[in-house]
Parts: sequence; C-alpha cells; structure tokens
Amino acid sequence: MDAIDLSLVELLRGNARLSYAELARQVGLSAPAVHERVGKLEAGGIIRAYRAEVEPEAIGLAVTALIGIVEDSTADTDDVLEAFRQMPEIESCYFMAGVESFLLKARVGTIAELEQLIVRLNRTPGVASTRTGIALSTKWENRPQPVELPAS
Amino acid sequence: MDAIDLSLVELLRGNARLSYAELARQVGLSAPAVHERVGKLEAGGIIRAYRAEVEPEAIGLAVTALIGIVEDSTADTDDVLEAFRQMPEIESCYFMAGVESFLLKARVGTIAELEQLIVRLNRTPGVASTRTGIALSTKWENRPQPVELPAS
DNA sequence: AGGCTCAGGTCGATCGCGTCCACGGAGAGT
DNA sequence: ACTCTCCGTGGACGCGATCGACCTGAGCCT
Repeated sequence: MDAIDLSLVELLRGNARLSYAELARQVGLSAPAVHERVGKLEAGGIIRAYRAEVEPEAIGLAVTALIGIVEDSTADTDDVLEAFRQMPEIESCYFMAGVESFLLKARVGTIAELEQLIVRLNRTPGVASTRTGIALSTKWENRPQPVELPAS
Repeated sequence: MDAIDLSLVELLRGNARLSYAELARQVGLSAPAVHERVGKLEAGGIIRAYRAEVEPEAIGLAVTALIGIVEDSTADTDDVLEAFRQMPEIESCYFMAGVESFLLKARVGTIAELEQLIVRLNRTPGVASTRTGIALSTKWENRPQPVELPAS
C-alpha cells in the first residue's frame, strides 16, 4: 500500500469505470503493472466492490429512513444482526456506542412499506425498541473524501 | 425507463465494471444498443456515478460517526448546508424530519480529528447543537437491494 | 392505404484496451 | 559477487468499445 496504490484507489473512488490504460497514464506506470496492482487491491479486500450510484427515486425507492435499535437484555447480537441481514431494505448497518446498539439506513418505496419494516424490526427477537427518523431529502451520500498522501 | 433499463441499472449496481459486451449478453441486446441506453441513463441522472467501494481503514479513515444537527432560530438552512459541504469529512448529509434538521455521516482518521470536526460544527453559524454517535463497526454499507420488476 | 419521420435496434469495421508472457533491473540475504 | 525475489516493461493477440450505415415498426398526416 504505497503512494501509487493510494492514487489508484483514489481514482477508482472517483470513477470506477476508468480503463486500466487511463489509470496507467494517470499514475505513470504501464497498463499491466496497474492491472496487477488493482488485482492485488481487490484480492486484499482494500477494494471491496465497484458500484453504480443510482438515483433511488428512479428505481422506486423514494423513502429513506434512519433507524436506531435498542437491544433488550436477552438479545444475542449476532442473531439480531443476522435477522437484519435478511431484510433487503436495510442498506447500511452500523454497530454503535451508546444506548442504541445499531443504526440502520433503510430505503423503501412508500411510507406504508416503512411502517411494515418497523413492525418487523420491533418483532425481531432481541429488539427492545426502535427510533425512526425520516430523511426528507438526501443532500449527498458517500461523497469520496480526498485522502492525503503521507508526506514523503 | 423500461424493464431492460432496470436490469442494466441492477447489473451495474452489483458490478460497475461490467463491460458493455457482458451487459449486452445479460439483457439480450447488442453492445451498441446497451452503450446507448447506459449513456442515456447517465445523461438523465439516473446513474450518478461509478464508485469503487474501499475499506475505509485502508485509507486512514478508521473512525465513523453519525452526527445529528439542531439548527437555531436564526439559521438559514442553505447557508448551513453550504458550510457542511465545505467539510470533506462529511460523506453523507440527510435533511431530516424532526428536531434534528440534519443527520451527517462523517469519517475521520482519529478521535482527535472527530473532536475537531465537532467543534467546527458547533461553531458553524445556524447550528444550535450537535449529537454524535460513534460507529464501533460498520457491518455493511450501501448494500444494493434487488428492485422488483413491475409485474407485466 | 400509402408514405414520412423518428426512435431504437442490428451489423460490420476499425481502433484501442485487456491480458498473457517473456524478459530485465534493483535490492536483500548469504 | 551470486542469486532470489519482486516489480516493473514491452510485445503480441484477441476481445471490447464505438462509429457509421442500414433496417424495422409505430405513429401520424394526407
């Protein structure tokens, strides 16, 4: 993980569809060298996936909610997690410090679907209570932040 | 935005680096046809970007925090937003229903940097108070959910 | 009905890219 | 100094991206 790897990661965070040839030009290596480096970054789990970022409304996901979860005293955290994993509406899941063990970001098509999701969450064994906030609009999301190169 | 467009979006959400030729095979069109459709999806803002998803720790962003913002009575929401936009640590910004007008997701390298960020947020004109939750771990993030095709 | 126009597809050709392989140089260990 | 290893380069070749020409069906006007 040197400065060149960092540049590659940075470039791909900005545009995942850059060709290897283009990456090579940007970092000053040959295309095969870049290919191998990127392959290692993928294999090493540094690069997890390449995803198209889509306007959620366009695919029928108009409602975004953020949901805090309080576990009850009987809860097995792994089981709760597994239950959340089965719910495709939950796009992100953070394990938090504080009273609320989890914070979930969910996207659904309608408020009615959100209601159903919350009911299911409250019924999940180990869940004591939920607290839901509705996002009226998403100003931005997953903006990549520039990483500073460690000063040489 | 027909069923084929939806399939393309779905495929690219799963893997943004699929070639047009591969996409074409999957949806049963020719490569140029797919090329044109994807171009229109990009131009129409349906596909916003292609991003590599990177393990944050690998690029020196070990601390994830979720921060609720309460505006004061003098606040101009647009100005507050603009101030947030200038802070690169803020990866996502949702405008929320409820007492807290915004919910921010921020990533920084260290707890010390988080402290500095919170100080800056509290100093921002229009911000009355902040409430910060720290994510101990990210179980998953931005998992693409399968979209159901509208029944034909 | 006939024909115009347009949207959106296929086909074919060209050029650049991805990817495999053989080769070479720098640095570390013996 | 020799050699091993790592990491790069350059060449070759097949596939993909992309452009232009052409085809087809739907909708509409006359």
